[in-house]
Amino acid sequence: MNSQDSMEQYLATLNEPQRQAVEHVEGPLMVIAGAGSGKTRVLTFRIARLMELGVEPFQILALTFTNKAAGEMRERIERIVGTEARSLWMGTFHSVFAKILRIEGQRLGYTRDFTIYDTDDSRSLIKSIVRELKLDDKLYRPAYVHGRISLLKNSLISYREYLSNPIFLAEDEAAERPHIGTIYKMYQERCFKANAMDFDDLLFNTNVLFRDHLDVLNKYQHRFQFIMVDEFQDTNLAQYWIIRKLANVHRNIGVVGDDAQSIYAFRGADIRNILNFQKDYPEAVVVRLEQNYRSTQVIVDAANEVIAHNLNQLPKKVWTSNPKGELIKVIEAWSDNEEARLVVDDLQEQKLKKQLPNGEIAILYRTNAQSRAFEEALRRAGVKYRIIGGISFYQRKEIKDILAYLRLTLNPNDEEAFKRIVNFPKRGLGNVTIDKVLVAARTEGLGLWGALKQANRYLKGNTLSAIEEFTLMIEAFRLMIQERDAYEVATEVVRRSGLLKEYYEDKSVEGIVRYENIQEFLNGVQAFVQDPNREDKSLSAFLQEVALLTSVDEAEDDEEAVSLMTVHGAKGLEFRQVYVVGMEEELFPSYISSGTAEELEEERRLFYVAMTRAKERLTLSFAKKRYIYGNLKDRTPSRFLQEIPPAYLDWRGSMASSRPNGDDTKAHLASAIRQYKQNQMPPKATSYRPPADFQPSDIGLVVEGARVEHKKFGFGRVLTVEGSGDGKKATIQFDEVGQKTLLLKFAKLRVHPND
DNA sequence: CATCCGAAACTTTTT
DNA sequence: GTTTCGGATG
Repeated sequence: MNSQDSMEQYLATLNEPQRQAVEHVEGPLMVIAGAGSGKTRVLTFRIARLMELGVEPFQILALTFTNKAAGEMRERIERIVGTEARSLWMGTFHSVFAKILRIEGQRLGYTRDFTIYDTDDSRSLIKSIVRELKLDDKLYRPAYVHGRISLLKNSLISYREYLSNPIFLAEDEAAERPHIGTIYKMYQERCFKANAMDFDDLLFNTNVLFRDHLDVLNKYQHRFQFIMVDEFQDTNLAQYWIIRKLANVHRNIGVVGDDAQSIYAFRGADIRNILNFQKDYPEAVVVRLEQNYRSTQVIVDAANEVIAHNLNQLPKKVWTSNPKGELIKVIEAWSDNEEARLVVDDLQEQKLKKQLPNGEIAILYRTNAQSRAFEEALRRAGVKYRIIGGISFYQRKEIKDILAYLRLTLNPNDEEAFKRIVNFPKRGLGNVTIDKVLVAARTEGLGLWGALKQANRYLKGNTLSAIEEFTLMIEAFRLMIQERDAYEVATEVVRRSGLLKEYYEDKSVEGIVRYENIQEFLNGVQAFVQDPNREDKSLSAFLQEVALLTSVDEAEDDEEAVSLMTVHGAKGLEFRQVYVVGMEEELFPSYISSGTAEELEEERRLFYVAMTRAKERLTLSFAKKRYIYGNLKDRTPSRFLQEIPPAYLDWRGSMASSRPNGDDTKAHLASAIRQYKQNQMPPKATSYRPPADFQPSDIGLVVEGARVEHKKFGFGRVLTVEGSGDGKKATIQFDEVGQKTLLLKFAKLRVHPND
């Protein structure tokens, strides 16, 4: 069977509008694709078909929402057209344009090895700037300031434009935060000096690159004959401008999106891009995919009813010819913990009844913080689960430490990486020294690396030698990156930096987990290096990939595990059974987003996305009481529940509500528990009282095995003594307060030589 | 210079 | 309930 045949066969499986979209070749195309209408198939087949028509894979650019989605699409295309598909330009906006900036960034003054700052790096930098400017850190909270700067960049407003625009300045003045512009400017300058871009810079700088370097723009305009954008409703201005510029020569731009599923306005996504598209490309062919192949009739109809409450939307009628299916079950729980238990009960019942694999079940929530109760309930029930999003592997402290070493090795001007690791493991370099280095880097125009190499100009004594030793170590690492691959470098860095030792020696549960995580990290690097499909095995390539992983990318496929994630994380996924939990006012819709009509509509679209993830069975749950910041609060069911006609719901009065005087029982229980805990509390002070004539003995007398008396901790026995001079310390097992390690320089100990 | 501890603040959603 | 921050203490 040749591929022509198979293409014909594939086309035969499509409905009319799908086929129209797939067969569209030249000119702009917009596909409005309702939930579950097979848009991924359309994208896949269209790309495959273009390749069969003779378009070279490297002339096709496809932008997806996650790298995983890109990978899966690539595989599917490969199955149709063969290994050629590997040369397609596919990935998220951020990863594709980071790749281009690596190649072309010199034009903007960055080196090939620029660092990508993550959110933590950005916030930490903003925090330093706010502190340096001596501004109120309550008013200029890093998260807030970063959010502002991020939105500005995604709207393509530079700090220069910002500072020269009286409207912005007046706005800040009114908000009593007149220094946003100054911070923005300093932030940008500091990132640049550190040879670093944040997530938003990847888009912003691509725009600058294409605006100021027409030869570069020209090169890519001609290279990309066909451009496709998935999840178009969630693109922001910076992203739209990039593709619009790139498409300007061939005008073969195809976008696929659904205004009803736009859920990223908070990070600058703008539904108006859909409207602008029709203005910018009046000749665009518009195709509507309205038949839903994913969900039962009940689910499709109920979701339609909900989304109909939004005034602001494009006309569209999603329908399905699937069977009616089960009603949407509503679980009403007494408390957040009971909610988790009832959901897990239902889940197990269904699993049994339908022989469902765990992988076909998802629990979706509005905020990551809600996952805890469900994790616990699942663990207790012995159901395997996986969490997508939340604190990712690469955000763990120990992993960020290694990454910081690797980042600094590659880019020795990376200030945030430097701050993180210069004194970890401990090298006797405190904030005072670090500030001296950073000030030298800035005021003397040396840059961070220059300041480190000339530390003798402003440091002396122990601190100087510690910094010199550190600098030498980084230099040694730098020598390795030329010829060794990422795995070899990483192994060496972990060993020689002292990180491995640090965690190896930590025998606490946490320390052991961290040690294992480091091993797992190294395994990950090895897998990266050994991947036969990967050409670039350098440290640089590895760090870039890690920096731009999405939360979905990270999750391992596991058919055996129930998936837990936020509704945002579930975008684009589907499951046979879906539980949407926490259906309460102030939670879903979020209290932060119920202020304006626009925000509320976005929450509703979010709920629409959640509902339409389900293929066969949808369950909604809420709790009547929930712990908020540690105290129990009354909850009201979400207004969204009322927006579903009762005919679609299986909402029986719950057992919980008929429980008599539940309030009181609970309150009594809580107070009983409090009482119990108080009684369990060990007495804070020891029974030991120091004698009036307490006189500390000479340090030299403190030796292993000695019996000692401490002014506060009482009597104890010395287990070990280590270090010398001021750093001499002893580990002592005290009779009453347990084991402690004390610096002898400070600890006042009386030694009892006779005991 | 580092560690420990209590108080305060805090949470949408993500590349 | 959890994380972050600052101050006291060795």
